[in-house]
Amino acid sequence: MTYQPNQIDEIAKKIWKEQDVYRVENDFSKPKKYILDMFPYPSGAGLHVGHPLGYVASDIYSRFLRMQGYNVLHPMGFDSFGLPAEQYAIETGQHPRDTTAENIKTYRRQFDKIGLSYDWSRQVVTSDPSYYKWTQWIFSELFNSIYCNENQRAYKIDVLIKHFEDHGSNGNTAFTNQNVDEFTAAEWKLKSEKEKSDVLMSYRLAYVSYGEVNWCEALGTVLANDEVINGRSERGNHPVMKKKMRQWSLRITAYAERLLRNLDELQFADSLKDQQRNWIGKSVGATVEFKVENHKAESGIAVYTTRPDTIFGATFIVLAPEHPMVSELTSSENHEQIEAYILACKSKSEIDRQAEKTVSGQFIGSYAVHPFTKKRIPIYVAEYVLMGYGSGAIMAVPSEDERDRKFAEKFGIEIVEIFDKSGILKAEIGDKQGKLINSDFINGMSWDSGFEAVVLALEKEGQASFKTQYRLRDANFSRQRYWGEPFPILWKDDIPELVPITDLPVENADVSEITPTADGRAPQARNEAWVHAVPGFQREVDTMPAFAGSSWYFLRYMDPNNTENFVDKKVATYWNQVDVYVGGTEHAVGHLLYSRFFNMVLFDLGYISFEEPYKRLINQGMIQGRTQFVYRRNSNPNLFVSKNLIPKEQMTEYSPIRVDVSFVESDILDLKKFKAWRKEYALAEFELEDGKYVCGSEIEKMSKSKYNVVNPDTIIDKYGADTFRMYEMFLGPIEQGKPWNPLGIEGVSKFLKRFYSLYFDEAGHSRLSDLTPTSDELKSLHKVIDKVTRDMENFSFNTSVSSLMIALNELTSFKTTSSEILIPLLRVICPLAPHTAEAIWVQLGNKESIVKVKYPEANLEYLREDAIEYPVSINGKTRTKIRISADADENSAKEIVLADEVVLKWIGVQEVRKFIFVKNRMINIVVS
RNA sequence: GCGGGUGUGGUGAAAUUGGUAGACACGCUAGACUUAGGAUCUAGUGCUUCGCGGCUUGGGGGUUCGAGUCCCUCCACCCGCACCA
Repeated sequence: MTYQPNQIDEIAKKIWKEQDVYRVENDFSKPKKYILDMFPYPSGAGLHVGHPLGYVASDIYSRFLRMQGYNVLHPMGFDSFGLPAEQYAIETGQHPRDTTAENIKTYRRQFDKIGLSYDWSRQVVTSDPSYYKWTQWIFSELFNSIYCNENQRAYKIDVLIKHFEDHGSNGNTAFTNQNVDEFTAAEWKLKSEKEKSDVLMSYRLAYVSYGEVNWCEALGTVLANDEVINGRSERGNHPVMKKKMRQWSLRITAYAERLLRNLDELQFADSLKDQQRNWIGKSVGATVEFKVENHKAESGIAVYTTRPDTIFGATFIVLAPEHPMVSELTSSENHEQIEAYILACKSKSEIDRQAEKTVSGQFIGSYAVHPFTKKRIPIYVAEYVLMGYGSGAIMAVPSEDERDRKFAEKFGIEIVEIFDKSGILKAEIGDKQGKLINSDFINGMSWDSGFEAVVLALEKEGQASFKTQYRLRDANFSRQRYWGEPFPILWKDDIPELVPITDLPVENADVSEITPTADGRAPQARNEAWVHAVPGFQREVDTMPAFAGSSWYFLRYMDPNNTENFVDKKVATYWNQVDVYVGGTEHAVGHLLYSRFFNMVLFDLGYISFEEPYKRLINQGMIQGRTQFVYRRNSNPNLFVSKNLIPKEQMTEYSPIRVDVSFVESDILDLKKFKAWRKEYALAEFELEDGKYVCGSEIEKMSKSKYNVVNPDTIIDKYGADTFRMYEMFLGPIEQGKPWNPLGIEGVSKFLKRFYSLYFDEAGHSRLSDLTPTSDELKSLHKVIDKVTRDMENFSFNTSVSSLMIALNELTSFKTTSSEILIPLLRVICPLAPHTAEAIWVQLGNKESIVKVKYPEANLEYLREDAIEYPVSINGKTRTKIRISADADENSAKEIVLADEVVLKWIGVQEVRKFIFVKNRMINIVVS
């Protein structure tokens, strides 16, 4: 019997199902490993060959750990709330619940087909009420918590309320990024419910506010900062504008420092850590106050600067157009121009504003007073200063900041050089080099001493303070959508209250139509009965964003059926951190930051015992598609010309058209399939080269619309699951992106066939014998055990596949039949090719699945050589090889080598100046 | 502009971390078995030279007995961030 992939797959899958081999118990007595994949959004398109790259890798690793005796938690679920399901529902009239369920089925079938070893009894689905009950519960916890700056952790809000009752706002250490007026304990008691609610709202980790949000008209919703890319929506690429709305937000900024600091401990790729660092954007500087000339207000303009040392170069002040002091500082003569300028800024979309590269601004008509020189310096309004960062105002130093310089040049403002950069090679603007000049009492200082001296001097006057600033913003948590978690919030008199935990989950309202109401409220508002279900209250009609459910799902897998708690603390302590998390880099600043935040809050509140969710992260690269093109002649739309018949300069006379990759093999188009594809091509004519139509190609992202999607199902149907798995791994290092290339797959397929025939002859009889293995056979076996075992920790499965191929080549040439070699070999290949290993295992008469059989250990004794073939170099060039006993020392080796004929020939009359002997490696002779 | 990464045969890639560059595989060439080959097996395959040999890890320079690997410099490409004061 020869290797029949489909039969093999079937045999293996049957055993796994019968013996329920992938079920994992919370067995605290066993050492654990938690291997996690980023769960997918179950889209209607199903999986393409790019998706399983990471899944296969984590599966191999999980299987390996299982065979090493670990209790391995390796679960999978579905991130099933989200926009695409909703939009599809609107288009087709189906409920997203139904299409989602349908898609999940497809995914499950595809996962099983690949042979991924998930414990499906632990599946989580974020849109399932039994799951989102706990998402709502976590929201409630966030709502009921505050962050203490002093102790750097979250507390229940009761602590803060008690503090207000006893001391008022005096001595309050709770984090806020909003303005809260001071009050005494007595004043607190006199506050109305609404007033109290408003004060507390400034501290809650989940809070509601009226603020500018990223509004996407086309999607009809607000987006989080990481969902907006260059002023456009990540999903759908629609324009995004600023809009003032009532919004729920998460106060992730409270955790900025911890999110940043902990990165050092995590095993994430440097690039990914940098992306997070960049997103958090810590900068150390100072707030400096500039008094305004002839202005009645006591406080001046607060500016944020990271370079207080440059203050003597500050020759103007710039306010953001939205800055609250703009109108009061505008002189009556300038009123009109300023109004016009601000209006112009406002009417621009984010995209236009970012695209704008020319300097613009307006003089406001009043002056600030330099805190040291007391000179009057003009105040401007300009777009390049953003209200959302720092204080929305800057002191402009044209000599040390490029944007300030451009502005100064355009408006003819004085530029004062404040650094003596003579003698410094390649001195650049703002590079902190040189000694300070023209700077009064800090003259001669370096930038950092100047920094401190300036802030300390102004601090005494109450005009400056050190300030650390983060770029990270609070996360918008409201979506004016339907297909997301409803908020567990009831409104009464403009005060939000939590739905009691006993009433959770709040399930999605049934609505006649999944579109916003006529007055622009979210779809759930259509169901009046749902909104008013609790007498005297109105339900919040917005839903949570997709990242709500995905920010804590890794915890639910540990204890998926717990109805009392989101996860039992003991169970969570046992499974603990995810040992290895595998997924794409696209979640670098979204999911990975939010889930770290959720985990930290739950840790602070004592529900779990670890602060960071993921110990190690592996980012698999993206497999791209190879799009194929045909070339249609513009002057004759029925004529398609083979690629190489078109000279480059005539290419403009043709339109390249994407064709489905399934019509093309090795760039040759199947004309029949193409003609049958669409009516308009039925009568197509072709100009062929050598009787063939050659297509063009381009590497692009795999996507339905580009007709370059390769479905794993077709590969598996043809070659079997193990060929697919091993080929994905064999393609190259896991982190690296690469185009899908079907050509190499035959090599892996052949390998598995030959591997199988090591065990069975053509008639299907076992070849195994009880012969004593030779030392060569033992060396082959233990070499591959050693190599694969070492590769596992590095996720370097491409070289594991190679080493298995080498082992097979060697054992085939030895005509090995010894079961002492072949049985361990079967266990070595098992994680990579589980179906093949299982099927052979069963056919050899075993009853218990191979899945939990112990992984072999390499015995390095077998790898030891008696003699080493030393490469001998003369002046660094390898000239010959000489076999020398492995335990030979330098002197005995020297004797042998210098007597060698070839060596002598190369040395000739020259003198041996040096003899370098690296034991077990090589020999180099230096002559001259 | 800033940050991170990559660059090795016709192709995907290896290289024990400073020690025989190109393992393994695809492709290609030749041969065998076959009615046939897009099946299987065998041999060859970095470039160059008839050969001895010479050259070769994006370019240039350096350290070293020895560099794909370390240092300097330049180039190209990919990813992320971007008026963040």
